[in-house]
Amino acid sequence: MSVTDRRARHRASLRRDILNAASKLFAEEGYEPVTMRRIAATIEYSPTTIYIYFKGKRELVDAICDETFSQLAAKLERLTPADRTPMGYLREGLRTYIDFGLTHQAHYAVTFLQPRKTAADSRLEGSIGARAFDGLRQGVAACAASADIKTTSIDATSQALWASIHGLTALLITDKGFPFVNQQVLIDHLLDVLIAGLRSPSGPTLSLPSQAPTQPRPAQSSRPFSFMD
Amino acid sequence: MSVTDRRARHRASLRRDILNAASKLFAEEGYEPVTMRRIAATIEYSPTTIYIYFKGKRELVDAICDETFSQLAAKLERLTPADRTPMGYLREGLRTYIDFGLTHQAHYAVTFLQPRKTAADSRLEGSIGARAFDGLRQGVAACAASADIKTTSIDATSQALWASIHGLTALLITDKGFPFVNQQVLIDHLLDVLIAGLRSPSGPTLSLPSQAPTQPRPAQSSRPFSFMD
Amino acid sequence: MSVTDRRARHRASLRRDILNAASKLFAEEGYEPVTMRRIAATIEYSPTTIYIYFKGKRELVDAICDETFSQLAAKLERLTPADRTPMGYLREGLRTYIDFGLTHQAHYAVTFLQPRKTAADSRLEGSIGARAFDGLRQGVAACAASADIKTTSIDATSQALWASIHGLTALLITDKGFPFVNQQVLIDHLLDVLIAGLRSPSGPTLSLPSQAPTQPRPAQSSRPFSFMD
Amino acid sequence: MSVTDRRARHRASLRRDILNAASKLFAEEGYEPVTMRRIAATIEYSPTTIYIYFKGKRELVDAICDETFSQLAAKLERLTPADRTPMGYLREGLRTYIDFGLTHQAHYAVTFLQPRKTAADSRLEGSIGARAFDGLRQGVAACAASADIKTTSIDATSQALWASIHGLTALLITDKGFPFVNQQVLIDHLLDVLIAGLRSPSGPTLSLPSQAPTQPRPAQSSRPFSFMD
DNA sequence: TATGAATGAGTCTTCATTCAT
DNA sequence: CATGAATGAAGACTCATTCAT
Repeated sequence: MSVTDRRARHRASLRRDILNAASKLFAEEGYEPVTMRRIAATIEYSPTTIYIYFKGKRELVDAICDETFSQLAAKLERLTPADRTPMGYLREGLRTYIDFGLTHQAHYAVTFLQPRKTAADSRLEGSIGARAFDGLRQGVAACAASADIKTTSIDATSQALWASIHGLTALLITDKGFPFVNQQVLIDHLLDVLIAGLRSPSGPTLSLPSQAPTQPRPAQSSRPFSFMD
Repeated sequence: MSVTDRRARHRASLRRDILNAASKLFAEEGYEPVTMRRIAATIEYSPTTIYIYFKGKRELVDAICDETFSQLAAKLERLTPADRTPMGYLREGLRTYIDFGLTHQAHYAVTFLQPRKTAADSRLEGSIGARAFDGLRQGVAACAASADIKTTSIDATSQALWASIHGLTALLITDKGFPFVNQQVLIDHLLDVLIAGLRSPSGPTLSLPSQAPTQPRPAQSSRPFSFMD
Repeated sequence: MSVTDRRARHRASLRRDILNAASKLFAEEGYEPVTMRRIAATIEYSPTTIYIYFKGKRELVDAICDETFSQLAAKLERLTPADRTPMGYLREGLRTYIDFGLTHQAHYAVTFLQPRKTAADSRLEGSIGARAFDGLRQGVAACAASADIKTTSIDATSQALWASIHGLTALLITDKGFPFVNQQVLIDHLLDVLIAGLRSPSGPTLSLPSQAPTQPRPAQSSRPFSFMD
Repeated sequence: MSVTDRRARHRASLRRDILNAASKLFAEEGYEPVTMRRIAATIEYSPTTIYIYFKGKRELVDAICDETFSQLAAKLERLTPADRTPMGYLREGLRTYIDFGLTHQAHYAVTFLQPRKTAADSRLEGSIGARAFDGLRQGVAACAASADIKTTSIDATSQALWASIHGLTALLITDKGFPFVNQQVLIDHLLDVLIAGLRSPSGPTLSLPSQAPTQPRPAQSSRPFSFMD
């Protein structure tokens, strides 16, 4: 059916246009400042039209995030590091994650910096980030399998790694204004430390739960001494 | 001066209430979504009252950040680790930072998770975090001086460490729905990896900028976007 | 295009309603005291609706002024006095001006009784009133040309006339409680005095600036105050 | 009683301070823009204090207007024109009125430019301006008595004069931005025209009420006139 | 499908005012 | 007498959204 066809194509195309326009605006200004009106104006349609394709602003953002995730996933799957060892892959994966976050700051911020109270609050399976995290976990597992890494808990290690690279990404997005050293140097340095730490023969000694306080440790100050001396 | 006294106490207490209510809301929902009205409703006062204590929404956030910083700084100054070596102090400092964030999640979120466009955006020297970061830097320097750490850039190392612990703190606050391993275990594990990485005889090799990848990396955009417009 | 048609008509009609309601309120209470809310309530629409038709409060007033001017100008252009001499036209013009003001009190008040800080404050050439004033000036010029009036300054004379008729119009609108003599009698009387004064063989002697009193007179302050901030 | 005395003096003095501060602010900025807070700040008292001396903002303005009026009245009473004839007094009185208005623009505007629906709305006897108008009427009457002026209605003439000088005052206050000729020249010119008109041997012919329509004259167009023409 | 029209809810903020002290 | 604290009401304006067409 040609007519149906043309319609479908137009539909898809307009949807695309909305997504693109919104994506650009969100990326440039963040979530709150962007209004449906302005998105509509950008594509020269009425605000109402957007509601034909998306339920609301939230859904629009969600769609963009989903797309962004797919891209991240795709990128991670297409990794071809110079050093084609498990460790080479792992390192390149971590790097790619950070780069991706820095390239899509708004999307990264919307997705990972906005507080999500519960798993259900997220539109991603398990939790926000669960999907992206999976690849990392596999990378770590591969390294462990090849004995490049010694760890008693692949999960703990993966999570620690994720936390680190997320922290750097977040800080670089969040804290413009801080006098960071050269960005690429900083990224490499962090990766160096992490990789070295994982490789370390002495290795990170995974403290067993029973050996570590479960509660946040109280400050044990007996006499004043300063970390900040 | 019983009357004056009572008044002052009341004033302080109400200010406290506002600050707490605001912190909580900001942490849960971010800057924009929280309204003065709702803050007022939370403490069961009229919106106008808030303006007696704070000039406006912006000042309210600023006050929260200031407070957070003072407390964090104070805690870090009172460190008395069991292992009173530079490394002992460093590790304890990192840990304290994370604990602090987890104990004061709302304050931490407001202070460290909200994007800050520029240094000028913050009333703190350098940038938000500059103050807290100073202590960390000194700790790293001490370790380097005692040869516990080999690094060609104290700044890069300090920033990488900060990124890591911030990342973990942020994730634990932000991503409540994610199936993290036991929290203390995870913290310890991250610290283990980091410390091991720093200690590593092969050491983290600081890549020089000239050695940095030639791929087009995301530019350090000066004004990308923000949730706090 | 019945639908489009109906819509256009509705649009125009609603715009009209807003304009009328606003005029009335502004005339009765001045600029500041009138709120968009109350204008909206008057026409039984939501405040938001007004913003579909007018950019804001300011633009609403401007539109009223524009309209008032067009109507006044049109009326003045269609003059056909019984006495078709220059003086006949002049007198009829003055009268028409006053009648117009009394017939459209709300519009007149908004347009001519609200302080306008500067020329720039108005979108009309020169200043608010410049346009309407032009016709008067031409009438005076014609009388001077036909020697009906002796004046050394057509501008001064025109402005003096305008001031007089404006004064009467304003007072009759503004000071409803004052025990004026019969309105038409008063108007005629004023016009009689003015016309007689202009005709007077002794004539109004235009004092030269240098002859002006040496007493400290109020300076022509450039930015004194305004009700329309 | 010394104590009572001192108190009274203080009371009077503070009242004075408030009045002065408010007067200055109103004169500089008009009614609406001035807030009780700022008045209070100016005299370095709390806003609450003002309410001890004045019931509210309105009463404060009223008090200032009353005072202003007294001053105008006083000024008019102290007239000593060079030409000590009735006409000399009349002219000087008109002039003084205008000058006064221009010197106290805000007060004049508050008092005479704000629409007052009814006599009761005004805090002055009869109506706003009634008091000031009395002097003018007496001046006209004196001129008529001395045969300097021929008029069949002292009231009509007085009101016409008042309208004229009010018009000029109002316009000069209201229409900053209009390219008026030199202010003093304009004032003198208007007075010249008025005086000449009153003196004119042909005189202003007072139309009798019966000869003039009592109702505001209808628009003379035979076909329905509309706002939308 | 697309939109013009309309709105309810809400934004931050400011004001005049009151009341207990 | 003077005020610190508090508030109700309202200000202009904007937004996401809906509904009938």
